[in-house]
Amino acid sequence: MPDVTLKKLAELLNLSISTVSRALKDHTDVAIETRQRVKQLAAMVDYEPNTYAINLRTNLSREFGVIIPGIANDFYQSFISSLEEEARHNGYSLIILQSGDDPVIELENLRRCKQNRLAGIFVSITSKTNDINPFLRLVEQHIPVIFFDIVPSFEACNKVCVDDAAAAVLAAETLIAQKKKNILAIFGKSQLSITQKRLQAFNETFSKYGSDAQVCCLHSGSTAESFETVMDHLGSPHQYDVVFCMSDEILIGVMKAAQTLGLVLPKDIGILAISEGIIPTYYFPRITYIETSGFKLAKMAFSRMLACIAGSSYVQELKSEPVLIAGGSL
Amino acid sequence: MPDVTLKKLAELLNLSISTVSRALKDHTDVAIETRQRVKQLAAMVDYEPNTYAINLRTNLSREFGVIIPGIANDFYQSFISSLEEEARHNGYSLIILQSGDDPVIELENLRRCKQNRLAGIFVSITSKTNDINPFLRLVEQHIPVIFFDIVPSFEACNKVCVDDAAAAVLAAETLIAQKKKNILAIFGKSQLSITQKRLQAFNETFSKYGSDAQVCCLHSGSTAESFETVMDHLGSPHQYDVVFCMSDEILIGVMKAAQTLGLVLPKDIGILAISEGIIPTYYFPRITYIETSGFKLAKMAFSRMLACIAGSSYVQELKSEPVLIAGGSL
DNA sequence: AACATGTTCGCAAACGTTTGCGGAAACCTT
DNA sequence: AAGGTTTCCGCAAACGTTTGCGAACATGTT
Repeated sequence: MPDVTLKKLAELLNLSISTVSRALKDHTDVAIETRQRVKQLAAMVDYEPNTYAINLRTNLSREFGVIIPGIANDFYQSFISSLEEEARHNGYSLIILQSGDDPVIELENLRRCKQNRLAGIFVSITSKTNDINPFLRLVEQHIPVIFFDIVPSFEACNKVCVDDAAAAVLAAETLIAQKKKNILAIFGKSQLSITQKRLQAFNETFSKYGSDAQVCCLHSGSTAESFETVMDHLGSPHQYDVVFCMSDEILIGVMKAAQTLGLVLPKDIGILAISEGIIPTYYFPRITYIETSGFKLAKMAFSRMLACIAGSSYVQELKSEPVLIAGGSL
Repeated sequence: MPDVTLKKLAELLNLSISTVSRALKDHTDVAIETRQRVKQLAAMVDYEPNTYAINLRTNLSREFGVIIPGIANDFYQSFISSLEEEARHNGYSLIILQSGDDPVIELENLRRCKQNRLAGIFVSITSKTNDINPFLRLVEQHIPVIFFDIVPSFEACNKVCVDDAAAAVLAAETLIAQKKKNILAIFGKSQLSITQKRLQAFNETFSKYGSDAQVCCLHSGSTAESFETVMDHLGSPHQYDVVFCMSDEILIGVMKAAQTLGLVLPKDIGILAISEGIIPTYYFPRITYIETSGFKLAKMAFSRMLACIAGSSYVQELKSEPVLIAGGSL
C-alpha cells in the first residue's frame, strides 16, 4: 500500500479532506467522535503527512544545512555529532555538505542550500573563502546563517567559535608557569583569522607577563608541513624545551617527527597543544592540551540558530571557554 | 528580493507560466529568442526552482538518509565523506541520523526517513537491532535500503560490507610471508560477529599453510584493555616478534604501550593492523595495515543505490576486497 | 415565533511546478 | 483559395496540504 493521503482517508471515512486534516490536529471545529474515528483509521493505515506539500505550503523546512571543508576531522566530528542530537530532539534533520576546502564547491553547496530552502545553515568556511556576500545574501532571504569554528572576520554575522584568544592566553600562561624558556610554537596558515588571533594573544601574553622566554613562531599549513618543520628545527642539536601546537593537525605532524627523532616526552622535549581532545590520548604520555571541544560549541550554535528562527535579528559572537587538560607531556 | 517564482517571471515577461517553465528547460515548443529572453531574466533575478513544488509533483526527492550508530568513528567518517562526494556529484544530498546504538532511536529515525520520503537509505544497524522488518517495509514502499558495515544476517536485502574473513586471511598470509614466528594477536570482544569471523579466518590460514609460528590470540574490548595487554606481554623480556591488531581501537592501545615501553619499530617489535587507514599515519614509522577503508565501501554502496533507484529489484551482498598497505612497521 | 449563538462540517483557494491538449497564427502545398 | 502543416504559446489540471469563510443544522434565549 503506497502513499496514503488525506484524500484517501476522506473517501474511506465519507468526510471532506478539510475535516480529516483538522481532525488529525485536534481542531475543536470537528466533533470529538469524528476526531477519534479519523485518528484511528489514520493510525491503522499508517498515514504520514506529505512533507513536500507542507513545506510547499508553509515555505518552511525542518532541515538544516551544515557546510564544512571536510567531515574527516575530529573537531567537526564532535561538532556534528552533537549538533545532530540537538537537531533531532527538536524535530530537525541535518544535511551534510563538504566543500573540500574549495570555495567553488562551497558556493555550489550554498546554492543547493538555497534551492532546497533549508531552515538554516551552519557553516565553517574554507581557508580560502574571502567573499562572504553570498552568505549574507541568504540571511537577507531569511535563511539564518551561523558561522562556526572557522568564521569570517566580518563583524555583522552570527559566529560561534572557540575563544581563540583565551585558548592561546591559557597556553602561554601554562608555558610561563612551567618556566619554559625556549619555545617552538607552530601555528596554522597565517592568513586565517584563527591563526592571527591565537598568535597575537600568545605573544601578547608573554609580553604582558614580562617573560624572558625565547619564542620562535612558525606557520604550517598541514600535518606534513609541521612534520618537516619539527624535523628541521629539532633534528640537529637544538635549544628548545617545548613545542606548542596550535591545532590537532599540527600536533600529529609534530608527534610523528618526535617519534622519528626518537625523542622521549617530556624528557627530551615538552609538548603542549590546542586540541579537540581525541588525538592527545593516542600518545604516551598523553599530551597536555587546551580543550576546544566541538560538543559545547554545537549546543551554543544550535540554540543561537533557534533564536534566529524565532526572529532574533541581532547578531552575536559567542565563544566557548577553553580548559586545560593536563597530560604527561609537559 | 525574496522568492522569485515562475509566476513572477511570467508577469515580468508578459508570458504564461507554462511558457516560462518550458523555456527554462529548452523545450523546442518555445521560440528560440523567447527562450533567450526568459533565461536571461531568470539569471538576472537569480531564479531557483522551488524544490518542494518539484518534489510534490514528482513524489521524488534528491536526498538520501544515512542512519548510523554514531558519527564519531573513523570508519563512518570516511564512509560518509566518500558517500557525500558521490551523492553531490550526482545531485543528491545526505541526511545524517545517529541512533546512538539504540534500536528505539533507530526506529524513530527510520520513521523520519519515511516521512521525508527520502530517495533511499543507507543504514548501519545497531549492535542490538534484531527486527529488520521495519526496514523491509520501506523497501516495499519503493524506498531502497542499503545496509553497510554492520548488516543483518537476513538474506534478502542489499548489503555492502568489508570482507572480514579475507582481511584476516591477508593479515595471516602477510605474517607468514614475513616469516614471523612469535605472534601476539589481539582481537576484539569475542561475542561480536566481526571478531569471530576474523579470528577464525586468521587461525585457519596458519593451519592451511602448515605454519610453525607460535600465535597467541587475546581479546580486548577497548583501547585501554589492549594497552594493558601489551604492557603485560611485552613489558618484561619476551619472545614476540610482532603484534597483530584487529582494529584501530586496538592499534591505538598497542601503540601507546609501545611508546611507553620505548620500543622502536620495527626493530624491537613489528606491528600489523587491520585499519581504516587514518590512525596508521599518525605514527612513525607508518603502520603496515590491511585496509578496510570506508571510501571504497561507500562507492560500492552508492552505485548499488543508484541501481536500486533505476529499478534493479534483485538484492546483492557486496564485499570490498581488503588491500595490504605497506608502512614501515613490519 | 423570531432571533442570536454554537457546533460541525465542506468549498475553494493557495503554495510552485509540470505537462497534455488545444488554439491561433503563419507558412507551405496544390 | 482551400486545405494542410508547422510554429509558438496559453489553459487548466494535478501533486497534498492548510485555512478563511460560510452553510447547515441544532440549541438556547427572549
